[in-house]
Amino acid sequence: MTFRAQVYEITKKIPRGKVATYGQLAKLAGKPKAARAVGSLMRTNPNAPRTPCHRVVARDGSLTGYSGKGGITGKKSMLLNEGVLFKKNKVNLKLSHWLPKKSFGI
DNA sequence: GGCCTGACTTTAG
DNA sequence: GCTAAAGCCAGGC
Repeated sequence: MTFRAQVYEITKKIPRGKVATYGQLAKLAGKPKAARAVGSLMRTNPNAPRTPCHRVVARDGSLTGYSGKGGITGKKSMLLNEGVLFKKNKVNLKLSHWLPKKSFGI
């Protein structure tokens, strides 16, 4: 299992109405400091429809990137549609932050 | 295999 | 609260 596959698998496990951070995914994938790489993987994700990359936000809840349709705006709209709460222009992590399982069978 | 880039994160000013 | 700089990692050329 490559780091990339790990990130995609974990991202697909993010429940509807919740969000995770790049650093969080990196940590779960085994590379606590690979948040930047995670962002790159999302940007070049070969399986966009299968990977809910719109549920991945920055550490403070800011919506960054998103190469999909609608850009940041579309990303925000999808999150709102899934029940993710927002605080101004950022995600309310206090209420919508995903609490991951202990292990993914790595 | 080496260099450049970037959807990150943290610390300092 | 905002801007700048440094550290880290994988992908693409």
